[in-house]
Amino acid sequence: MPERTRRVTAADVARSLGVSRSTVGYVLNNTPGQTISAATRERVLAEAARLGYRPHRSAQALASGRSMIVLLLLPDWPMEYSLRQHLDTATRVLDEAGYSLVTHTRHDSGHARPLWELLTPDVVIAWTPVTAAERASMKASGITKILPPPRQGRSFLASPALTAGTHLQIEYLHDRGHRRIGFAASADKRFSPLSQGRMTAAKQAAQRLGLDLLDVRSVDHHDGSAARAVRKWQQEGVSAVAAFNDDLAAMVMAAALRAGLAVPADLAVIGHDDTPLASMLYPSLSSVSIDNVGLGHYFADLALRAARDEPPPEKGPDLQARVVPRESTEPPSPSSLTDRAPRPPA
Amino acid sequence: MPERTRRVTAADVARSLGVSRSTVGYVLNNTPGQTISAATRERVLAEAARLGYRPHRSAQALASGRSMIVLLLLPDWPMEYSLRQHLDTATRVLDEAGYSLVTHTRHDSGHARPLWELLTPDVVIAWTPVTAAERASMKASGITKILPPPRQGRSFLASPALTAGTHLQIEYLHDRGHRRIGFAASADKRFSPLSQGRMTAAKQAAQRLGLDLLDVRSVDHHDGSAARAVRKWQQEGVSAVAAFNDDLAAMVMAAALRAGLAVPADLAVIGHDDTPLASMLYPSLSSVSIDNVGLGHYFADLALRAARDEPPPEKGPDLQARVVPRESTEPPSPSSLTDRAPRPPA
DNA sequence: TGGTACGGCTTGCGCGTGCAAGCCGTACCA
DNA sequence: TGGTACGGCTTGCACGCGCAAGCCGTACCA
Repeated sequence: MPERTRRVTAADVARSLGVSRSTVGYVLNNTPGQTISAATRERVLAEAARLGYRPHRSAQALASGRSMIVLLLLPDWPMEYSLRQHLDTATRVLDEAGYSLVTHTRHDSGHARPLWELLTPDVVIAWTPVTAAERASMKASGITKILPPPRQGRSFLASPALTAGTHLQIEYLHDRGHRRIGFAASADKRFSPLSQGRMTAAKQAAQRLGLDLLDVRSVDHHDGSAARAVRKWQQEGVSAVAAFNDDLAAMVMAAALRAGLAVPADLAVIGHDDTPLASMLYPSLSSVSIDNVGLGHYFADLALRAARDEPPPEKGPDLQARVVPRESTEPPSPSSLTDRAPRPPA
Repeated sequence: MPERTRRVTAADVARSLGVSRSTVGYVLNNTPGQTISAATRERVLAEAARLGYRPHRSAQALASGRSMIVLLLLPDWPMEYSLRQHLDTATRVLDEAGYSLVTHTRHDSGHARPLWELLTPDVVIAWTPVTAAERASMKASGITKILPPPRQGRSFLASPALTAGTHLQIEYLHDRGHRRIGFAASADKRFSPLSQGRMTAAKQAAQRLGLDLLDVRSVDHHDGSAARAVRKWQQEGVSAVAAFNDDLAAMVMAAALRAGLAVPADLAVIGHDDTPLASMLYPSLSSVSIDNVGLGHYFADLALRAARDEPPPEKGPDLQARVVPRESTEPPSPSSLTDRAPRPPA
């Protein structure tokens, strides 16, 4: 193996300039309380740039005790679209504050070496609840800032911001004249915390509007659950279905079409998250667009406050959600081709 | 701020046992060439476990010069499903070898501090081509193992393994009697390397089978490109369309249905990647399932060889791909309801 | 002119670990 | 009985950096 080119260290910069290594450090870190002449500062910065100096993060982390890493533990679910949207924002915000966001998807098999041991992040944010064992492991690795805190709210999934959209779904369907509304929950266990939360929100919304009891059915794409759910809904006079997310909405819609129902004439369907999928379907899928940018800012803020030992924000994020109406809930307009949609046999 | 509980170090274990710190290190690392008595070994292991000792990775990385981290740079595209499938495998394989796989999605805005500076990974694997500037930045951070190598193949996206499925698409459609076949390429710039590769593969496959020239059209879901493409295909007598991926296939199918065509009777459609979406649609979408486990093993192998300074494997991965036929290409069977699909107005 | 304040730097320690080198006692051999 | 080999450990340095403490010269004031 060829002698790999040693990386440039602060000592190299110092030596090349004839100053001490500390001076270099003070300049590059802009250390408060240290006075460095403008001339020296200039020379150090120029020489560091010229040599291509990059601080060694492991050494920094070791010496300072802070890694400037925020570790985000993601659930093992395919909520990719919405997640990525707000992760982009959160990454950017944290980056501007000098922190790096590293995401990690936990898979059931379980890491031999959990990533938090490896990275020694300053803050861990967990989307899904952290088990006691995991929490202990983090503590042993010196991680004290773990969000959400143990007691106060089991997970972010219970956050009102993530269920606000569900209220909108129900209200929207109600506004459009639907009185018997079904809800398609997820049969996927990985979704259950969030799915449960949204289902509860849907029930509350229905109650508030004086609607008939929501007919909740679990839908999965492995078995015929969507077909069964549609049949049930049809029997019970349900005219519109709100789904946990766009994927489930797509399954419901496909099952309805396959059963010979017209969408939205016989069954209106609305999804959640406004993923790209929604506009790819025929009929195109109405959905609820959530404020991913706001959510990203919220998470970044949460992490930064924790990192700086500041108290967490009093209240959850104040997010805007809105209904994006499309063909799956709108009645056919003259210019639309919805009237050519499949019809049940007489 | 309360005095945060100091983490347990190897020195703590050594002190508690009355042995030297090196002994602890030798035992825990199983250092070859060092002989430690079974009794001492036992005591060290027991005490380390009792105290909950976790090695400080930053210190290890600093001292050893190896971080045991493999950084995977992902493209900024929504190829989530297939990616996640093989990332799970790659993560597991690397983990068993003692390496941790950290994934990072590059976004255009560009990190202020690139993650490779932060993590000092031993190996960087880039799905998308690495720019010269990025390569320089990595070198400056002491990263010498960057995959793929600069010259030899611009990126993995050109790998035959990633285009094999496209050949299957065309062959399958040919087998089903289609002679004029269209190809739906991605208009999304982020996809272009892969999309180009698959398009080329489709052309080759068509040529090999003696088919009429493939009619390639770019499809996007922001404009009416799918509708236009379908109209063109219809005019040119195209009876089947192979798509770059399942998303594009869904858009094509939706546009066809919206135009009053029957799928597959008037236009057959086949996607690529066999994402969950395929089975959510109506008609359900035929697709090509690729060997994500094999791909994961391949990438893990690639990374491990690089980490160990071994030569890269001679040839690319040998992956199995297969067509998953569904309603969008299969003629309606008696038991199916496809005959109720929308028809063009006389 | 002597003392003080302070700007501008240097010296030096510590972070927790890997690893080379050395040290000591015992067993073995000549 | 003296020398050697070696198992089983310890000592000590290095990794690159942050940061506390100290040092030196100049400017300022009494």
